[in-house]
Amino acid sequence: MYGCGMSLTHALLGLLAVQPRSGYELTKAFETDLGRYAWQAGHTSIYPELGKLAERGLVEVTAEGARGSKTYAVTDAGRTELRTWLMSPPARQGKVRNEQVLRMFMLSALDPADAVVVLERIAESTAEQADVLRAIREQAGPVEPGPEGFGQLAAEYGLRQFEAVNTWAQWAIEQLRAPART
Amino acid sequence: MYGCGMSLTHALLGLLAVQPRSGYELTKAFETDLGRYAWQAGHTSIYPELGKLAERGLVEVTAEGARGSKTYAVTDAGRTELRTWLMSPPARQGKVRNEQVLRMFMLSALDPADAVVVLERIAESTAEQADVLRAIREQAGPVEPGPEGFGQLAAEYGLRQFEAVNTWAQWAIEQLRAPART
DNA sequence: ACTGCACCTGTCAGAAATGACATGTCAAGA
DNA sequence: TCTTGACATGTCATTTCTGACAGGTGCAGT
Repeated sequence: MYGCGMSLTHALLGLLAVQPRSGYELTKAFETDLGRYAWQAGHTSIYPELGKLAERGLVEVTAEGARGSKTYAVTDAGRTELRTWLMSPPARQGKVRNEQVLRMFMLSALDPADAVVVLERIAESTAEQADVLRAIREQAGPVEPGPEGFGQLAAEYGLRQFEAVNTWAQWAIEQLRAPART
Repeated sequence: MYGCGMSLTHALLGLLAVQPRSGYELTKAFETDLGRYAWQAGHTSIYPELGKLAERGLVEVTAEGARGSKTYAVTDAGRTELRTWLMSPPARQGKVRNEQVLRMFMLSALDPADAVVVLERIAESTAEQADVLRAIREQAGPVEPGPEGFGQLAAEYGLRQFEAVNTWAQWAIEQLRAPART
């Protein structure tokens, strides 16, 4: 029986399903949007996992390039496994771990004045990050079919996320500043 | 030198700062909102961590109740540590791991028809969850000062999160259904 | 009296993740 | 030529997390 921490497995399968890549390129992918919003992993997890995936026949090395690089591609079995995972019932709640969100939940341990300071910082930071994503969206234009279009879906997801947190933080600041009830 | 996985430490400190609790009650807290959106942990992590926290003098046992239960409270040192963490610079990006979001990012590995099915399921599920939180908000009334008010902040955060994902999913479905460009 | 169940605390082996370390290549610029 | 730095892959010890196991308590219903 295989372990249950299947998420890295499927993240790798998903990235390779879009396009064959080397371990190094996969590592880079985890350092951008994917690692930022969805799932983080370092090369020390990725290389061994690629090995296991290859053993299980879910991926294979399709090319060996310069500097010892190996390009992996997903096999039919891998594609099936990935589709099964994605299409399968929402199941029990997935694993969630987000330090930023944890900080927001822990705000209740501060007195309101301190909490407002933290919320202001959150509002400022999310506004900036939303601006960055909006700029990217303008450059990219309308959503295209194909892999790039899907990348835009993820970017839009991030943007809406930042906007939501931003307006929430502003709302929360107002609540904390409101005079106590009569 | 202490380890670096300090998030559970601070989650515990934060919960105890609001109100002294037993390990069992802390475990329950991780099974609701906190564990759902911010940080999950089981009792097998919590009990040993409470022991370490007590050793470091950040929490202490203030009462022992029925059935061997021990009520922990945060000490002054613990409160200082928590405040330092919350007020400290955003630092490098925190740890992020969210299986649901990973699924959304991996949508690009499906063909558009399958992706739409998954997105529809996401839209439906987030709409339901948002409804639940909206109902809770109606019952609770306006935000009160004090710990309960902070709980409402967290609930509002969850609600806005679900709403954002819901509208994003609907938008994404439209994008995928739109006829290819001329 | 008994039975079930929520309450309450823990340990431990195995799996997974992290950080430090180790190694080597290729290209561009000084 | 030499040096810097991105490219590229890997190991390993330590730490952390999870799931399975384990044991005891108080109460309510039958």
